[in-house]
Amino acid sequence: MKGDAVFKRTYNQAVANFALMNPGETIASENNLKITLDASRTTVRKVLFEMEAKGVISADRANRILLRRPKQQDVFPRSETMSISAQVEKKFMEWMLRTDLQPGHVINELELARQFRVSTSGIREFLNRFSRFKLIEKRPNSGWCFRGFTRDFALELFEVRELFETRSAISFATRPLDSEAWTVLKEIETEHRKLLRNITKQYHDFSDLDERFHQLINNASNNRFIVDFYDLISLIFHYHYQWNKVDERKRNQAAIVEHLDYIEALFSRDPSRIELACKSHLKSARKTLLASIKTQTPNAIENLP
Amino acid sequence: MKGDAVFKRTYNQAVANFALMNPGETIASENNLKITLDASRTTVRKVLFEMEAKGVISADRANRILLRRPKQQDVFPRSETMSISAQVEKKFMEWMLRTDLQPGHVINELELARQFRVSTSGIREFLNRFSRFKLIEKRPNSGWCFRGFTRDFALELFEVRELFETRSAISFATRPLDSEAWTVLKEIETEHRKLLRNITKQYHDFSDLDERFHQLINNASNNRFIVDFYDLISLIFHYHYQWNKVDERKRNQAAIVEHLDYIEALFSRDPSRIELACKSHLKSARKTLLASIKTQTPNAIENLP
DNA sequence: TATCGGTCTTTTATCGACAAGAGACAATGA
DNA sequence: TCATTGTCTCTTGTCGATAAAAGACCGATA
Repeated sequence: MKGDAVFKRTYNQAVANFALMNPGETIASENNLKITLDASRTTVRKVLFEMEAKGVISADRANRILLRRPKQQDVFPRSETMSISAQVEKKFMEWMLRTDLQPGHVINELELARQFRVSTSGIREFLNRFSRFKLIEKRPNSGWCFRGFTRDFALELFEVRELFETRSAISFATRPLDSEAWTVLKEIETEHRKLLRNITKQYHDFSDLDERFHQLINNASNNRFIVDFYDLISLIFHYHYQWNKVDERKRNQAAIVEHLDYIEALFSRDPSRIELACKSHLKSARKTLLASIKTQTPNAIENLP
Repeated sequence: MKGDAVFKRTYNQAVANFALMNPGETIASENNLKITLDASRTTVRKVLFEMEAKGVISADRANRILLRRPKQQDVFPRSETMSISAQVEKKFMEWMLRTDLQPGHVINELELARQFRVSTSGIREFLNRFSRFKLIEKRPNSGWCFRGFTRDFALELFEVRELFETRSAISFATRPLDSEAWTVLKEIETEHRKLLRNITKQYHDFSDLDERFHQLINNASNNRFIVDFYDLISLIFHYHYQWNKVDERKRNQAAIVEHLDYIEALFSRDPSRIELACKSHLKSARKTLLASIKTQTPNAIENLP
């Protein structure tokens, strides 16, 4: 009744690792595998027993040997390596976008549970966790209400984002010159330049780079609330980029140029210049996001029973 | 298996309402009671049937009449009117303070469930919700880790608080002069002056007033993230005030004086003056909070396995 | 025709069960 | 003595069941 996603994930990882070894080589000890596979020894053993049964490794447990390279084909499918809660998260986000959920929509736990083929508890737990993003709201003893990815939401999000990121960016610049962060920033700058050169072909790669760049800056705040807030931004952008592909190349190109200016400002370590670059970039990011939000009936929530 | 806290709470409310009526008076219709008692009709009916059985109201349902005033003694005890999740919240907070939980402590769901006499699901759900305050952290497939109410926590909390509240305060001042907020602020100012005159006796009442004042300001931001963050501050102060009573009178008196200055600044509608008053008050609030945090081993969390 | 109470269906809150997984301790061997 | 595997216990993740609560529908009636 618990799901064996951990086992399957670990098994797949072990297959990948053993596939790089040669038959005859000795397998690392359980305690060492525990570290490389990042699981408990209980799980590691389960994996090893399974491999033993399949004749991949020898049965002499005191001195395990790789008998043959495991076949890549008998790994578990990716979907089975996700815990139920991770699956629910994925399914919910997809469902939300696919059904184009309107603000005010009441979310029914039971219905979702049936649709996603999980128990209601799984849904409840997810919704509880998800509510921290303020996109849904609980009505006690009744269901959850979708507040909507509205214009207001985007504005409130960016208001906080701007407050947090200007603060983080300025604090980034106060780091000692030998801090590792500067090296990482330099790397990110290089990647930006490279991407800009190949923009016509690789513009899809930007969203990943974008996230790494902003996360680097926000982490500089050393503030758990600021860092945590970036989770929400990541989420929004992740799914937003999936559903709005209009002008993507152009938008990304413009953003890269802004980032380069922003990075230069950071290297200058001049607070007022940093603030300027940061604000100007966020302003245009906000504009982009707002443009992609459909016009929705205002106050949809207030009109509900 | 659901607990009947809603019924009991509604019943108590009905008893309180009926106690103000005279025998012979007509009882409002179910649909009207539903509104005054703030529950579903199903629950209202259950309450009415119970009252009917106890002979408090007549059995003629088409035209219910109060037969006698319900006795105040047979209401349900307060504890039974709390939902399980509310009980867990209360018990958890008390437990946390009572046991003086150290940073790095691993929280065991099962143990808490046994201690609080609820199922593990109840605990899980609470911890999940509570984790938004960043005082606990989940280790997947293992327990929860208490991060501790440390000096760092307080500093990070106040960093965000200051960002948010200065923003809110300045936006408060831009409200139109006929906005209701100004009236409420005036009332709060009056209460401050009153409290200051009776400070020796009523200094306990400050924490309530404090919360209302800051909440008023934060609500002016019209930003769900900012408003939401104040929940955390309320929580911290609520429990902090319960455990640190040293110099309470003196601290509160000083805070009132600062508040009055802050309020005056708001009425002046001068942004720079507001910012100054706000920052200066928050600075001393932070100082107070920090002073009350015991010196704890730094980086206690990092030292864990 | 709008409101009332009666009845029935659907949904939520909470529990207990149990397999998977984590971790502690014991036994063994180099 | 230390690391290794074997064994056992305790905890977590997930499910399904069930009572309480919400709410829809209906006929009556004023």
